[in-house]
Amino acid sequence: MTISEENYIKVIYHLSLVSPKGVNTNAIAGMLDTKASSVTDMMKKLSDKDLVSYQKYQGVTLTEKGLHSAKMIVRKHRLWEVFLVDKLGFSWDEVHEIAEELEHIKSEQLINKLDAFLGYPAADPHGDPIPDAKGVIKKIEKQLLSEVEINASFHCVGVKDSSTDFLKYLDKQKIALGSVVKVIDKEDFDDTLTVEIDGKRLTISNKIANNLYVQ
Amino acid sequence: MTISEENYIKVIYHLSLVSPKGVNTNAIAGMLDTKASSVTDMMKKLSDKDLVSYQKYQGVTLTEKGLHSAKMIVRKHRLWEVFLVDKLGFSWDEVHEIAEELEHIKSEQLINKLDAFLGYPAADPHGDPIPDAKGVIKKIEKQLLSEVEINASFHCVGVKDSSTDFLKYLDKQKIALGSVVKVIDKEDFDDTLTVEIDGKRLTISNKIANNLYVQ
DNA sequence: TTTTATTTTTAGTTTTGTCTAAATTTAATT
DNA sequence: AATTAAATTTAGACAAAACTAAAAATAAAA
Ligand SMILES: [Mn+2]
Ligand SMILES: [Mn+2]
Ligand SMILES: [Mn+2]
Ligand SMILES: [Mn+2]
Repeated sequence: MTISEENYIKVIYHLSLVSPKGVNTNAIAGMLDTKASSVTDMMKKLSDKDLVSYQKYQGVTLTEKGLHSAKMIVRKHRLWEVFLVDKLGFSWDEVHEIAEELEHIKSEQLINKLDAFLGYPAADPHGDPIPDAKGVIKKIEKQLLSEVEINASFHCVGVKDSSTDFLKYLDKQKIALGSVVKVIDKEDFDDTLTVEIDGKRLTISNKIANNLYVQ
Repeated sequence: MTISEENYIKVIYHLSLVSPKGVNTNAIAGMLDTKASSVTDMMKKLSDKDLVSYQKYQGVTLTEKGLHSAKMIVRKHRLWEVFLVDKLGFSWDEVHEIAEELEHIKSEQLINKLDAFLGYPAADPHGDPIPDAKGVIKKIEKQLLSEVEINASFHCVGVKDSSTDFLKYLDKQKIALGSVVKVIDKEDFDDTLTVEIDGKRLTISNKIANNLYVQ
C-alpha cells in the first residue's frame, strides 16, 4: 500500500463514521485537498485491491480488509501522537501534521513496541480512542458539553474539533483533558454556557461547548 | 526534497567519504539497487536544485547545500536508530530498515526534541557518530581491530560492516559495543587473531577483525 | 595507436498520482 | 415531466521516478 492509498483509506474510514451508507467522491476530495476526478481514479485502484467496494455514482464503503487497514493507520497515527506529546513534550496542537507522516512507517513490530513503551494508552492527546493490535476500539463514553444537564459535574475527555485554533483557545482558557467542568447556567437565547472549570468561572459559546467532550 | 532525492543524496554522501574526488554513476546505482540510467536522470535534477555538482561522465560531488542536507538525513537516521534500540528494545541488527523510513520524516523540531529525549547521544547503536543540529560531526577515535598492536587492551566502539549477518555473529560471540578486547596473538599465515573479550578467549578471523572498531 | 571493453548517457516507455475540460449521470426545481 | 443544477466519471495530458535498448564517451588492452 502506498502512502497515497493509505491516506485515502483513512479518510474514507473517518467519513464512514458519519455516513456509513457510502462516502461521496466530493467529500473525499475535500478532505484530501484534491480533485474529484483523482478520487474516482483512486477508487478504481482501491476497488481492484479489494479495499473498498465501489459502484460508480453510488459512493464507496470500506471492505473488511479496507476497514482493518484503516484502523491500523489510525492506530499508528494516534500512538505517534501520544509519543510526541508524552515523551517529546510537543503540545497537542502541534502533533497532527507530524503524525500524518509517521502513520505511514511500515513495521508492525515497531508500532507494537511503541504501544508497549507508551504503556498501552487508551486514547490519544485529543481524547480519541486508540485501536489495539487487532483493530478493536474500546468506545469511550462521552457527551458533548453542549448536551449535558445543568448543575452536574463532568471532566473533559476529548475534543471534536482538533484544529490548532480550537486547541489554542482551550490552552488559553486553561482547559485540558482531565479538567473538571460544571455547567452553572445556559442562556436560552443562544445556548451560551456559564461554566466552572477547575473552580474558575467562565462563559463559553455554544460553538465551543459543541466541540468539547465530557464524561 | 522527495524521499527518492534524499536517498540519493545520502548515498552520494557515504560514497564521497571513500571517493571524495567524485562518485560514479554505477556506484550510486549499485547502492540504491537501481539502474545507471535512472541515476543520470536524478543527477540532472539534483544538479538543477544545486545539491550536487555534476558534469557528465565525470562523476558527482555534493555541493555545500547537498552536504548539509546529507548530514541532516544521517543525523535523523542515526537518532532514530538510537531510539529504536535504547527506548523500544530493538536489537542492533533490526533497526536499519526502519530508520531508512524514519529518516525521511520532515520536522526539524521533531528531530531536535528526539535528540534531547535521547540525551544527545554521540553515536548510534553501530558506533557511528551522530551529526549535531548544525551538521558538525565529532570524529570518533578508532582503529580496526585488525590493525592494533598485540597485548594492548581496547574496547569495542563500532562496526564497519553493519549487516545483519555480522551483527548476529557478534551477538553470538557476546561481543558488544563496550566489550573489552585484548589481542593475545596474531597468526602470521592468515592474520587470525586470538583475543580475550571480556575475559573470555576467542579465535577471530581477519575478516571479523577487519570490521570491528576499537579504541 | 588502434581495437575492445566498460561506463555513462540518451531516447523512448511505463506506472503512479495528479490535473483540466468535457461528457454523463443523478438530484433538485420548476 | 421537463428543465436546470450538482455531482461524478471519462478522456487526455503531465510530472516524477523508474525501466530497456541503443548510442556515445571514456578507459583498458592488444
Ligand atoms: Mn498521512
Ligand atoms: Mn489526534
Ligand atoms: Mn531512506
Ligand atoms: Mn547505524
